[in-house]
Amino acid sequence: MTKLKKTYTNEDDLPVLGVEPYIELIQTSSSSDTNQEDAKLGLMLLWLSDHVLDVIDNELAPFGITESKLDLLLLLTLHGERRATPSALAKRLGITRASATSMLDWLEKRNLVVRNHSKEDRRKIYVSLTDEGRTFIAEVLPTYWSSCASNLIDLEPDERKVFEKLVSKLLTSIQRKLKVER
Amino acid sequence: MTKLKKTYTNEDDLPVLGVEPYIELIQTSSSSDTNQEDAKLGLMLLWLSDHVLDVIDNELAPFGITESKLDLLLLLTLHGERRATPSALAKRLGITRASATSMLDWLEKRNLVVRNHSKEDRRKIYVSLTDEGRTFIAEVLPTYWSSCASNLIDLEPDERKVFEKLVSKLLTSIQRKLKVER
DNA sequence: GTTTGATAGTTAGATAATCTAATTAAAAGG
DNA sequence: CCTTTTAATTAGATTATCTAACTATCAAAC
Repeated sequence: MTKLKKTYTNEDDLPVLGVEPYIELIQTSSSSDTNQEDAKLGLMLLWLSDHVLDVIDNELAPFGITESKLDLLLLLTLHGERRATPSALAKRLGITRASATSMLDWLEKRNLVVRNHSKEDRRKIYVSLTDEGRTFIAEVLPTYWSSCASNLIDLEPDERKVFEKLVSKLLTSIQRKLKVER
Repeated sequence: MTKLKKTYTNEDDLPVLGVEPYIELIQTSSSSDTNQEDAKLGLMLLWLSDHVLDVIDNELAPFGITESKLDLLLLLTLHGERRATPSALAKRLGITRASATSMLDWLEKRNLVVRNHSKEDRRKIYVSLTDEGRTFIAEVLPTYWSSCASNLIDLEPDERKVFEKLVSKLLTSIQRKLKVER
């Protein structure tokens, strides 16, 4: 009797649950000083956040670069004139200097950036984009921006306006909490 | 003359730029069929998403578990009765079976889950939570929910209402795009 | 009933992004 | 000069992924 079903669905598959069972779980397992509505909304925001990063990852993959490395390249682009040291980049990216070193190794191996010793202070290194790096960024950015924009296509004009206000507010408050700045 | 300054700020530090220079960059580097307002909003959403995941990571760290492993445990919790195979878990989590194997190895080593061979089909394995696993989840969840909720504390009641509608809409559309379900 | 193909799980081996702790070199400050 | 601090790197680890290959089992076809 279950044979027909088997052609459509794998009986071992876990069914899609949606958000409802999570709401029930919140009711039984959240602390009394947690607002349950907020927990639910926060969970949905967490899911959305996961997906937003997945979308970017997927779209950048064909270029052979990841979001974190592109972030570093963007930082160098925007600070054009100013000379950037690995330490300063690490600080601004919120990672350790050791992590910055390995990202820079990767980027330098592909000729996207170069390291130059400072002449005033020989402990320091200044990182800059190569012409190849600039060309690469110019190739990637249109996809990057369209990928960012693509997540919002279903919103109506007035919804976008409201959403921007809310995202901006949340961004400020979460950055304050995490003590990071962009 | 620059000595005083040095005690306050490191002259090598890259200044905080905020969103403005990114907007200028969008203007010069986005494709003509990209809505520039959307690109900007999408970028802010990307930043917010990064931070949302950081907040959760930070709060889960003291428990020695990561969000992806907790996701797996939550799936087992919510599907309580139903027997979950590694394949089914992998499919629902959007990872490969190989990745599921290593997560399960980790969880089993810490006695949070057990693997049992199916008797009907000896290729299959059923994964279930141990009592220890259930206890662990009960300990983690209050923090997990409060951490989710904490991202929204600065919103006003009416803002939350609007935000929920928007997040829900975006979640639906991004899940359709990524062909994932929760 | 034996072969052949699909399925379930694992293993092997790789990459990426991160960390901490130790190391090296140089500068700065007494 | 000696000591401390700073900058960058290295060494070594963990986590989360992946693909490809392998093993065992089941199922279906002939």
